[in-house]
Amino acid sequence: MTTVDVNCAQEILEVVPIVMRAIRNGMRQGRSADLSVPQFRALLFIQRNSGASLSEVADHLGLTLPSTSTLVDGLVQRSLVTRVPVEGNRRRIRLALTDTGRPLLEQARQYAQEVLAQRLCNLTEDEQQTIVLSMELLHKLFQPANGTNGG
Amino acid sequence: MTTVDVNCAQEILEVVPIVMRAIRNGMRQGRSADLSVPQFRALLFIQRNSGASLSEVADHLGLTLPSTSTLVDGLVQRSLVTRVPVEGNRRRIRLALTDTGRPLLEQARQYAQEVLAQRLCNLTEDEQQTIVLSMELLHKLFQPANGTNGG
DNA sequence: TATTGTTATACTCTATAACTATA
DNA sequence: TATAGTTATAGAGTATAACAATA
Repeated sequence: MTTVDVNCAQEILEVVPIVMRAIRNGMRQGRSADLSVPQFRALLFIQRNSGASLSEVADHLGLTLPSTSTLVDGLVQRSLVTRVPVEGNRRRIRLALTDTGRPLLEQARQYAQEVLAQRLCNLTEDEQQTIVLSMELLHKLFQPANGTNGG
Repeated sequence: MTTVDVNCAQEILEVVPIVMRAIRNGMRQGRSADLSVPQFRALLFIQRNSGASLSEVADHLGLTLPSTSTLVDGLVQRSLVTRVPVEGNRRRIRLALTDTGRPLLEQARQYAQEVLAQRLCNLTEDEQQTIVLSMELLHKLFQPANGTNGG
């Protein structure tokens, strides 16, 4: 653990919450979509992994099963997601986006991207590349099921 | 708004919540300190700006006044912060860390930094420098009172 | 009246513990 | 008994609306 680590850690601790808040605020104001960040991430995962189980979603989000169950329940009640038991193994469920959920997610994602891109366009391409590279590094380091994570 | 912006925005949208969760989990397990991220950030701001008003804290956190009031109230009840009306302008309050709050904050910060640094030590110095630079860029772009923020 | 802060209310996030149902 | 998921309960985060107090 060098002084570089510590400096880098300090920066992350300072900046990541600020960016996170901007994302959250943008998402809440995403006209008509109005998703929380965990809801958004859950929908995104279900879109990419149609038929996913609750446990898989929980793993991806880094949340406990009960938390995820409640979260998904909200999405089901808003008719954005279907939750059906698997034939042959009725303990498992299969999650999928509805025809309401799909376009709503797409809209939320576009809006969130715009909000971020509006800030990012003040940077040069090189600077943006630096950020992209950083995000890739951080992704590898922090993605769930990579190191200590499961609550 | 170029394709670079959008790509960069996508990366941020994907990765920042993951890093945020790692920070949150680390902080919750920060033995004895047990602070939420907003609590931590509030304490940090009050430490650096002793005597700050509630509005100043709210601005810094990017929260509404009621949210901040509730947040600070929790810190006061835990005896981490003092909240005294200003002589001569009794609408304003002055916030400061207590002798309990100061060391607790220091401990929480050290712990959080260690948790992050443990991951970061898997990177080269160059990679860490890339992250530091990115964080500085993002800080400028997203810090409150810099663009659309006030919830 | 405008400003600073608090209280009331309501929802989401998130956890642990206890439970149900299925394998 | 072990596994997948739900329900019960609880505290924090957060907002808007309504309020209180002071300038």
